Amino acid sequence: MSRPPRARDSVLDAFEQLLISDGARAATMDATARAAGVSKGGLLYHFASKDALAAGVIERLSALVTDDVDAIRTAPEGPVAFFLRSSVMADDPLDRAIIAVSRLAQAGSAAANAALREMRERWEEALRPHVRDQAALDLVILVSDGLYFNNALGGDTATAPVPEGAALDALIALVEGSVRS
Amino acid sequence: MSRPPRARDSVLDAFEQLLISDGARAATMDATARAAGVSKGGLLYHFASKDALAAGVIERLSALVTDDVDAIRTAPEGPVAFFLRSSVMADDPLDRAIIAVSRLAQAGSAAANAALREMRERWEEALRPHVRDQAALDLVILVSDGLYFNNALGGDTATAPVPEGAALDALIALVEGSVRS
DNA sequence: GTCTATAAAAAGATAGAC
DNA sequence: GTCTATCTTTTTATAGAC
Repeated sequence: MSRPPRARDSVLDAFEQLLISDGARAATMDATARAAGVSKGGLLYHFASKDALAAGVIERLSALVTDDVDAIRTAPEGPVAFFLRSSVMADDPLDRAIIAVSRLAQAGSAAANAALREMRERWEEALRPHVRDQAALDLVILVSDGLYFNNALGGDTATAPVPEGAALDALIALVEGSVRS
Repeated sequence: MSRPPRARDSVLDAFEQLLISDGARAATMDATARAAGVSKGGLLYHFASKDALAAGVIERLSALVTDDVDAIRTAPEGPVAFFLRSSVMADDPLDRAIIAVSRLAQAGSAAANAALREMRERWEEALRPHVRDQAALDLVILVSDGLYFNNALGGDTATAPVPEGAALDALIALVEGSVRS
């Protein structure tokens, strides 16, 4: 809990980056060690197995979700607008963690799957007081999921099909008009 | 083009099923051959490499999307309602193909990624005449993506976070009220 | 068209030196 | 705390019999 070594964090960063840009298949322990600038043995000192490496990014996600839920509850522009806007990849630590853990989940990790479900539940709790009914809550969460989904695919491909700028503002206004309690 | 051998199709079915239920990591050529009830050599006669196997499911997806777009355009309940309703996994061939190709995309396949983007574009073309504006189109597509995303995760996990039955009807009504042109 | 046998590479993991 | 060397298992792919 105290102060994780610098090398440990850089290994975790490298693993996360590989998951994001090349997928779970390419995020091998060998590739992670190379990307982090350590040897395989050095990596294995910090993370004794591939599961431990996955647990590392999942744990990091959990902590970031805690901060995010606080930010949602106290957002000046309102929880719904803030939530949707922050669902568009800003390349911040939370977005990166979500996409990385999504890759693990789709590669078959039960722990990653559970973490994503828990994140979803915590979002629902934070948003529920601010929407009209369950259908409105479903709508907001599904639009957010859609935004993440499209960011999670793509990787580094050319045209991003996700609305940005004025288009995103229009989408948020449309959703807010439909869900406000 | 004429009449693909029966064994070829059963190999493709097995590969798709493995992708859906266990992820790209588990969908090895060995496991696929076993699940299809053929030997590794038998599989390799039909699909000379793992890329060829992936190309097979991608090609099948393309054909199914063509049918789906026709169904969307001519749906009696209206294109938007039909589109959203069919976004909830019904375990039909199209849903299965989408989820399988999504797994490949998230595992790093560029071809799978391109196929999903093309599918999206064809959906947008079919829906655009039936919604108010671009924000409305974005909303419909993102809700659909959200529904697929949640089905694509999960696999066989306990609680499905996707609205069903009356909750789905309420969601569709809410979206239709917001997007109708 | 389908099989067995096997090669070649890559992955996860261990042991022990420094 | 980090390295090199090595082992085991898994995965992809080839060769050739039937």
